[in-house]
Amino acid sequence: MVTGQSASMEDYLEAIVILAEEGKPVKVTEIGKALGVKKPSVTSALAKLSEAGLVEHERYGHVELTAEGERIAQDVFRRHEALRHFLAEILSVDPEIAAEDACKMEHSLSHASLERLAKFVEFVLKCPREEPLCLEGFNYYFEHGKRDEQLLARCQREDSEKD
Amino acid sequence: MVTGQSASMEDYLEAIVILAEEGKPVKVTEIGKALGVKKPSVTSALAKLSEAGLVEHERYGHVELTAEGERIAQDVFRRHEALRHFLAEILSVDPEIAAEDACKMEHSLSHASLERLAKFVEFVLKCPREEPLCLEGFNYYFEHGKRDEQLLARCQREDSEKD
DNA sequence: ATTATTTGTTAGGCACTTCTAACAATTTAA
DNA sequence: TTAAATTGTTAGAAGTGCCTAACAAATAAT
Repeated sequence: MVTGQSASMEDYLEAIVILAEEGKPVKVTEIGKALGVKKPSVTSALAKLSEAGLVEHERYGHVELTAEGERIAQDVFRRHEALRHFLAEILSVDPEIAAEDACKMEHSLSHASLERLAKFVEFVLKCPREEPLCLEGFNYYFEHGKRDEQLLARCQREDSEKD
Repeated sequence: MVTGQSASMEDYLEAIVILAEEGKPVKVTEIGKALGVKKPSVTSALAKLSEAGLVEHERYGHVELTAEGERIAQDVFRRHEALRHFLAEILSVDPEIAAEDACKMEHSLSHASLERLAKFVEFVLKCPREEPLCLEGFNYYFEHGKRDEQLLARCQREDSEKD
């Protein structure tokens, strides 16, 4: 994994940071619920993360990320969001499926790819048109299996105007 | 995993289909080399895949995909290629890194996302310009952190021309 | 054809992550 | 404040997938 942690441990860190940000109590039961695992799994994961210096956790006590744990958690979350946005907003994948896919793929995205992807999403969505040109064309292409002739014509007209 | 097989088993199936397509002998040692695992790992994986009806493999003998195994292997390979092309050709991620990332993410891409992604790559790369407009703009954006003003002006001019 | 090399298998072990069952601590309510 | 409910932990087992070491089969070379 990119962060030096296993996919599983990255998931725990991410769940913790999300709960914290949502203002929900960061407790064993909540973490388990968030990840769909039972309590003993959480306890043992916390022991491991604690061992690795990524969370503070004393028996029956509070769960808190260390600075390093926070760093990794945010990193994972950033991957997750970049992928989710790309899938949901650019590819128009169903939001739930996009979130699920992102959740699994987030562990394997290298730093280099993440940077590029994040910028790409930003770029496409910040397009000054109401519906970005690229996406407009893509959606037509996906629906009809071919390009929008009118849009193509516009492109070509523009190209021929070039200097 | 999307195919009902674990990520690891998907990797074995993919390696087998790639070796076969490259005309290389599909042998335990080769599979191991392709995946960076030792021979006993391959033997036990083959036993499992054989059990699942995805490969034909008799002791000391040939390795061959069944129809179902082939189907899954091709499916995995398609995910791999879609991701790799997207990363390498659209995001301009270094080809080696793109291949590595694709190799890990390929196991988590849902059917819906794959279809969309494949079409997207096709769409962007089939753009009629030498360098597709979107990518041209994106590369500028990545380099300079802002949009290419000239290109933007062209877009806006075009928009105001609209009907 | 017999030996040497390569290739494949078996056996056994380890790390990881999850689970269930049983128990302990804490918190809430009567 | 004591009983009940909730929350967390420990112990122990199971599945997966990898490894090394030792051995067996197949192939190549003398």
